[in-house]
Amino acid sequence: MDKNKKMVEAITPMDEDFAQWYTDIVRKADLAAYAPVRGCMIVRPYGTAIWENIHSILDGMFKATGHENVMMPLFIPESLLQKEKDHVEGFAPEVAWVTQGGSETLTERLCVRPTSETLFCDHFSKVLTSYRELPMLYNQWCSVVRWEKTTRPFLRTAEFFWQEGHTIHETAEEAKEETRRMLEVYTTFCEDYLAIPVIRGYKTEREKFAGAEFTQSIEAMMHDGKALQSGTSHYFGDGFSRAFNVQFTSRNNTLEYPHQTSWGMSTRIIGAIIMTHGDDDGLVLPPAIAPVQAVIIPVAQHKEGVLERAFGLAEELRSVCRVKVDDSDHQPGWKYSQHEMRGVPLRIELGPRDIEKNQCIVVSRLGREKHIVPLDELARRIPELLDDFHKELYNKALARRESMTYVAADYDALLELADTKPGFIKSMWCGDEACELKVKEEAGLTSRCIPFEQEQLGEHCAICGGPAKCSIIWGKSY
RNA sequence: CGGGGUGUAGCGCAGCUGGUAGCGCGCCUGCUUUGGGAGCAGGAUGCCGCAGGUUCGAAUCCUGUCACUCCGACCA
Repeated sequence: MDKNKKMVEAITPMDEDFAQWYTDIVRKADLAAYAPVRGCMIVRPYGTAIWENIHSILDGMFKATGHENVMMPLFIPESLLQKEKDHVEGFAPEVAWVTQGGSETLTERLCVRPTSETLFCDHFSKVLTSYRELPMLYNQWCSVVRWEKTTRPFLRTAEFFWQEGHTIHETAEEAKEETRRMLEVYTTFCEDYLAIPVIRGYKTEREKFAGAEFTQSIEAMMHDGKALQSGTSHYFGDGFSRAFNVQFTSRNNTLEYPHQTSWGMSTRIIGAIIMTHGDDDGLVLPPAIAPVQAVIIPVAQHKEGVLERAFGLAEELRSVCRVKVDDSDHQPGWKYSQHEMRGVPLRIELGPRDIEKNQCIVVSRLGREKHIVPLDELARRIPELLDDFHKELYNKALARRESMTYVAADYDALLELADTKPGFIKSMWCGDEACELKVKEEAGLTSRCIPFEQEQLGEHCAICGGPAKCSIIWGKSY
């Protein structure tokens, strides 16, 4: 914009190179740094503060739905991992192994958990005896390791942080309800806290979790039209229970296998926040998880009384928002840019002229217009402004998703859209995996989900022309 | 795992027809500044990704290796 901006390295514009734009933000907003270990990331204080907010909101929602936190070990003995066939096959290619302890070679190698189903099952088999103990509703916050070949901060790393919920239930019905309940928790979290609209649905057989009977997911659309699976909830039936011999005595005094679920959301969601709300000036954070919701920028802070008034104001606002005074030794303009880069929703400018008039200037990260607000109204206005901010973010993201979602009536249309329009493509589908594979190979798209909210888009499968079974959403994914 | 690109100061880069390292920003000190990325003066910072080789001498040439990155295949 102005010539001074050239003097500082700018963020690569989104339209020019989306991947570069993304990594620029991760680095320039101080979210993460590269670790000395291949594919691993260091989550820096600002990124960690965002994750802590996510953690605390989600954890509250889990507890409100009756779940308890536990802490399982980092290692899984190979024999335990082997017990469920589909599960091993799904994860074997990307597990890290420990073969040595101290100077001694282990008699059985240990896998660094890629997910903890097997550990939970083994534990359930030891503690479960009666239907009276059901359901067991557990969750853990931890990191897991998947030896990925290519990685990107937050989106895909060899080690990532997440929560994994694992529950067992007396009946299949109850377990299925739990699967759906937790998907709803994720949906509420994404939409009401992160301002990210999501589509709920079932994964196809091809795309479901290794070992699951079915997988439900929420899918969000990023700025570039690609999909990001933002949370998953799996129903296992009694497959794992049988493999791990988890049993309980039922109401009828018979020995039964419980029905099981698992569900997870990871630090990848931070990538979703960046790619859903960010712009060419940097990060834009939804207020609910922003470490700083309003930053006070003192103007002419060297002058008598300015800083004192700024800190006093921060104290007054502490009960209505997360607020911080930036009294660093920079000029105001530098601070404006800096906090825009870091996605702080509201900026409050306070200078000698404002103090004289008992007012301040409030600027939103979204609009940038300067609004004069009397100081005694500020505590009332800020929650309203943050609320509006959230709504505006959500509406923008939803409008973008809708404008980038297309319907393909037949295969030619699907190929044409896949080739020319980034985004989601809706079509009818016969349910045959052959058609799904064909779309993948020829159009370069994978099925994102079979949405819960089914649409009647025609009578025939858009790929083979056979009788349609359901509507499905195709797209490129992260 | 295939195809491309890049590793030189905290960041972005130059130097690569071999002679022992430079620029901009940032950082430190001082003064002046402060309502959209301040100015002047002074200062610090490098195993030139790593390991071999060629050479009197390697950031530069050769070989290998590691990491990062982009595009595909796989996954949260």
